[in-house]
Amino acid sequence: MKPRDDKKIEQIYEATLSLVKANGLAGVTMSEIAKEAHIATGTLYIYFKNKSELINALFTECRNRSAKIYFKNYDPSMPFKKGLKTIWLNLLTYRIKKFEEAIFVDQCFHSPFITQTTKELTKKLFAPLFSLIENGKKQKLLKKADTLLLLTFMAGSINETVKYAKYANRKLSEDIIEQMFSMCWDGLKS
Amino acid sequence: MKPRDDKKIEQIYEATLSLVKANGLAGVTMSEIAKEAHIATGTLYIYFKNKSELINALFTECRNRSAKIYFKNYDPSMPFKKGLKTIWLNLLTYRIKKFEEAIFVDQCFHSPFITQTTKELTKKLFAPLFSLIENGKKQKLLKKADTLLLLTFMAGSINETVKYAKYANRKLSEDIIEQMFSMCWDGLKS
DNA sequence: TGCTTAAATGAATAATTATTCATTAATTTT
DNA sequence: AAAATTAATGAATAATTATTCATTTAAGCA
Repeated sequence: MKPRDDKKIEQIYEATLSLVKANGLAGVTMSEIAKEAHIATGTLYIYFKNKSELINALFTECRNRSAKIYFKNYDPSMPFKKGLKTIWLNLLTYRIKKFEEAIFVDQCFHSPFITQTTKELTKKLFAPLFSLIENGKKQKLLKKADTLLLLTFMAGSINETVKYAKYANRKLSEDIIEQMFSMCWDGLKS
Repeated sequence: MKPRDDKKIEQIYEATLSLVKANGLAGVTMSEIAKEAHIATGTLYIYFKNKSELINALFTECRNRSAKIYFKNYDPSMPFKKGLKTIWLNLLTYRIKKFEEAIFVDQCFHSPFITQTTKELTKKLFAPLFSLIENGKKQKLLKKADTLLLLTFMAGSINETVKYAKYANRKLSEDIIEQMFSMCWDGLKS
């Protein structure tokens, strides 16, 4: 028997991300995905039962990938601020390097494709971020605000800044990244 | 002759916003919009040439509405921090009260419907925000960073926080709003 | 009141897009 | 090397959705 080409799924994912970035989830069709991935339309249906499953699978994949990256180089024994900066940088780097993934995930949250279960399942992945913030509060280094409020403050400024940089086609230099972290830290610290 | 019912356009807009919030731009159809607006499908085409024009018109309308709101109660002679807070509050209030509009506009930026011209045109509306920030920098009250960087920092944290509040179905109390502004101000100030 | 004009309707049609399936190609197994 | 099995193809079909249009309805005007 003929084995499946294990590069195909990745090709399909790449193609979908690229098309969603260009035209949005609203504009993406199965035949376009196939063409972009250099495979036949029918082949898509060997790997995914239908469009909805393809989108859900890619969504889950993106969430898993990002969660993995967020804690790279992080060691809980680090001094708190250094740890926070490590993770903050990981968040930023992810949004820059995997911009297409980030856009795709954002769009999925308001789409008819992603099921509630898929959303719930991927939420858990980000639990370690909570502990980090809780920890900072315990050490009285962060403001005494709701953890999710502190987290969204941090994530929001990163996300929006990366979007701006991408749309305006500007590179975020070392300098700018330092300024961004200062703003974030000054905002969070007690 | 029979005159146009001038409530219809607003009905169509409302219906579209509501459906986009529920299913995303990817999931919205002309017949659904018509049904939600309590009119016949054909009637949509009396008011808008086609789907793309409807989406573009609503996008422009949303952008205009939001720009108008941002400077409510603002007077350039106010002390800087008070002026900033006024506008900051307006931004926040808009995102909360007109959440559907905000989501719609976000989705439009990655959709095949909105033309580049439409995007460019609506950009100008936000020029007054720039002057505000520039002003703060001149008075040495804000960090010496790029104006757009300061702006996206401010907008990003607002946007993400409102999204979180909406999804988690939480109300943003006076207290929390104060905390949010503190975070923003501490992040921006020199 | 009847005539004129344009709005409103929604079923019919056109266009687009998802999905299937008969066929071919590529492996593995015997 | 032939048989068996599954991947891959892409044209054909099914399903969905945008758009049109013949008809009806409602308002203004003579």
